[in-house]
Amino acid sequence: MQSPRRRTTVHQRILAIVGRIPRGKVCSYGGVARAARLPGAARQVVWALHSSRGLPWHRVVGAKGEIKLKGESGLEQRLRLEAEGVSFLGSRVNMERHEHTFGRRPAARKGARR
DNA sequence: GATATGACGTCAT
DNA sequence: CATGACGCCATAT
Repeated sequence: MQSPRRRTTVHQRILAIVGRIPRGKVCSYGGVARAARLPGAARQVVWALHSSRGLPWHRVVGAKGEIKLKGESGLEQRLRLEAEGVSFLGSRVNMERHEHTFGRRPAARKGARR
């Protein structure tokens, strides 16, 4: 290893984080990335999910609660979330209600009123 | 080391 | 609000 600092791969860290998303909650790719201490590395979350399994991958959505998967996979994700009690606003997850922030402050959104 | 890939994020128009 | 362009970062080849 050229960088002994990285005792664990980013994958493993991301996977561990995704695995901590509580049932009935969701998190954005960027949110997971931040929780993994890799701000801006939302794409690595995607990468990690690709090579992972057995994780609540369906709890990871776009920053606005939008399901980014296309085709039947996206449909399945939505069904799984609804089965967990996640509410939707149109075609998006109600982030105000279900976004998991890992203890961090959720991004203040306009219109966000308790 | 360079190039390609990936279920993104954010800003500008 | 929809679309396009660019940025972002780690992994695969």
